[in-house]
Amino acid sequence: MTIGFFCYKIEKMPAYNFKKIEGKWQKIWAKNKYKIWAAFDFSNKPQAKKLKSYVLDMFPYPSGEGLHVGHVEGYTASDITSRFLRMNGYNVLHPMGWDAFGLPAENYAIKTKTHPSKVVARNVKRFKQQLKSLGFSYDWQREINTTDPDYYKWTQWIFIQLFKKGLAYEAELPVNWCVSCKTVLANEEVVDGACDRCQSRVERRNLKQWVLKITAYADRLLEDLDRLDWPERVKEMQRNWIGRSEGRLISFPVDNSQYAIEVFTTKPDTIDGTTYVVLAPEHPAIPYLKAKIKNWQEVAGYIADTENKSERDRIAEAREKTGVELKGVKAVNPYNNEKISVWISDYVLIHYGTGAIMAVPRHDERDKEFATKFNLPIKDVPFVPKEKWIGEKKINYKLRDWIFSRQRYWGEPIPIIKCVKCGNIPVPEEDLPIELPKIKKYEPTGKAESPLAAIKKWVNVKCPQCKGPAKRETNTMPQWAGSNWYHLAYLLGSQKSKGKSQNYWNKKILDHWLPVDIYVGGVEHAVLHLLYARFWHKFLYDIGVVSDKEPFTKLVNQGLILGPDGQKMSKSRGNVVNPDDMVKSFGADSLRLYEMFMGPLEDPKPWDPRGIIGLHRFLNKVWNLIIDRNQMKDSRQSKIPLNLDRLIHQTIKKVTEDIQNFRFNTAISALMILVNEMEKASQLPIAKRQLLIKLLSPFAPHIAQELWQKLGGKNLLDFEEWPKWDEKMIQEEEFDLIIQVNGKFRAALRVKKEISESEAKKLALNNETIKKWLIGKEIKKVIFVPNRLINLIV
RNA sequence: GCCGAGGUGGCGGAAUGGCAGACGCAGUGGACUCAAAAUCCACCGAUCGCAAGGUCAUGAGGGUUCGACUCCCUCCCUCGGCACCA
Repeated sequence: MTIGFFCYKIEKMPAYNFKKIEGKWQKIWAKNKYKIWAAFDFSNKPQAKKLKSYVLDMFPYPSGEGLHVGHVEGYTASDITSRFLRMNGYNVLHPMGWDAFGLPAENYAIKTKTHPSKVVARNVKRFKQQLKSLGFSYDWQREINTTDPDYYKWTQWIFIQLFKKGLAYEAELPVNWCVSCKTVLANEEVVDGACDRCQSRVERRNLKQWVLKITAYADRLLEDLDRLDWPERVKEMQRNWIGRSEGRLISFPVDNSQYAIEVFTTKPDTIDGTTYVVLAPEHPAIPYLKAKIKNWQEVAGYIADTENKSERDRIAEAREKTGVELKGVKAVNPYNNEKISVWISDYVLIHYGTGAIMAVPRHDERDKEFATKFNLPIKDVPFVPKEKWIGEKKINYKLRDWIFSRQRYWGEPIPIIKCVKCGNIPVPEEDLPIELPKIKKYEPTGKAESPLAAIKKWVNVKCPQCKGPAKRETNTMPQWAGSNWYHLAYLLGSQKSKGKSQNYWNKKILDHWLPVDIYVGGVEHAVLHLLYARFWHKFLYDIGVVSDKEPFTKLVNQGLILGPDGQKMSKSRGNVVNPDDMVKSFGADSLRLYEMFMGPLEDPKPWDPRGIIGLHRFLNKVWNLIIDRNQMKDSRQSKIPLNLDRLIHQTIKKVTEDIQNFRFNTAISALMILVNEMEKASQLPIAKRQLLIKLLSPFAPHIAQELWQKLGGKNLLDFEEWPKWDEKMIQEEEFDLIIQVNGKFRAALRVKKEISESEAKKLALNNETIKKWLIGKEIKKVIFVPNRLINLIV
């Protein structure tokens, strides 16, 4: 019974078959390895001589969960931009790849006893299929994968250059150790004293580590932020993270001793108010002064307590000040020769400044708190004038060097050979890449080495220098290593990456494409990836690989898509929206359109389960409007459409400018208005239908392409020209003159443009509504804004 | 505490000195249908009024202006970041 019924339904109002259409065009686009979206490198082909635009997405970590609606948001925005630029005659580079080293794949491998490379391959396949199902116009010929030995060969090569310049060094340091991941973490990976990835406890351990000297670039990383077209909050986060402050180093001699305690202060003018000195418990002066300290037991106890506290514990204890006086030790204030007491306290941090402070309770809240608790003097003395300031000028940074070793399996091996005689020797370039050996046990050892240490055959090598017995470094690089330079890899990947570096780093190609013109991604990378990548890029600039000081000219952050409950999407909350389900129910075009229509791109916004229906309806409307006008007319004849030609030109302008400014929500709304007006028109010439299709095509490429073909279009829309508007056509001959009395809207009149003040006034005074408002009143003043309003003040 | 972004209908949001609420969702009434779905038409901030129309309304209070969601000051709240950084 239902079948015949169903057929009738279809015949009467054919809904557009998105499943069939999307599959059809995805197949056509895939021809010749997605040749239609290939970017042209430097060549004699005319395509390569066009203006270039490098539109980059933050490449995904191919997790087991598959693509998230948040990915779809950013990737749709960059896809619209890329398609728009192609239609505007640009040679567009829009690539995609996989950031595939790291813990999730390894943890999964441990659990299921599958090699991480297999897990990665499977996830990549799924991600790729999902991205293709959304119609993103990537240049798939340039696909990269950070776990590919041909790729990480060059990650290792860059590390060796850093080592050769003294910017990669080994040091024993107190480091953040995640007890669950069993590895060292970078400072940037520790959030609120816990592991950013697994929220487990982070301990402090002293371990020998590879460290990258990012601090050598602190000033340049800070200064060059000013030239970037990035969201202000991201720049501000980087500025805070770098944390530059100018001050002075001042020495406080220890009374009756050769030793002096050096402090860093940003307020040298307060030195006269210094009433005591505080050292961090880890300060190197303490063992040196041990003989003088009368209460050593107490001091040693406090130091031990501090050592046992994790970062999180120290934060959890809030600001309750603790500390111990070093009895028997006095420091001399070099400004006024006063003898003052010396304390240790964990409110002074060993890794900032000199690990010691001059305490000025009169001008510093923390010092005041401490002084109040321990009954120390709070002197009230005048500021020292600038000409009397003492100490050496010094600039300090919060930024610390980047701890670069991880004690885990699934990462790039650090290409260093440790020789007892020669020390750390870099692997010779011709031996790169140092491939990760396949092993059976990936479990972290819990020690300062990775599981690779157990593979004797791999570890034991000859020293490249003295040919004596030596061992490989067994630590691997952190997740961020591969993503530090992937924006270059897309340019070079088509070159054969085997072979010598001078053949790989093709300057002509790098110079042609760099810098990245538009970079789209989440704000969560503000101080991790985006800082690290800038650091490496600047280093590559210094050694002559690239010609630009900054990698990413413009950065756009897409806002977080929240669950329908307004909360962050998470499996445990059960509020996750799966893009695959949306594609299945409404099609890729509807999903793309909805995510762009939800609100401003950069804003966080909740998912409305009904919202996507509206956009699906809109596409159906477009379909029916263009395919079959006759079925749409009848009941609407009475409506008088606006001047369609004018609206078309206005819409071209609006959509063009909105795409350029990443305001996709209002662009789509303008398209809806146009479609609503076109529906009212009694006829719609092919040319106008084609124009609508073109404007829609970057947003909803599948339906646009199908309709284009149905109207006889032979080309792919990618090779069509973006419509231009005519400024003259936009101008209206008439406008609504607003008539106000005392600044309040009272009436509006349709009048000719360029109407004069006196004419306008006459019209206003003759208006019946206005007359009522003027009864018994005298006009004191008239304000006339040409082509807009007239305001009568009574 | 400091820094940044915000606060507009039932909801997402538009408007950046000139008719507040575009566009969409939800809702109400109607057409079509045996019926439902789909589609189409009309309405859709609050309030007074039979109506014409009026009044109020963009977190709160003040100010500038002929005119303020928009600019300035004070305060409140929300979100994000940083946080014992000397």
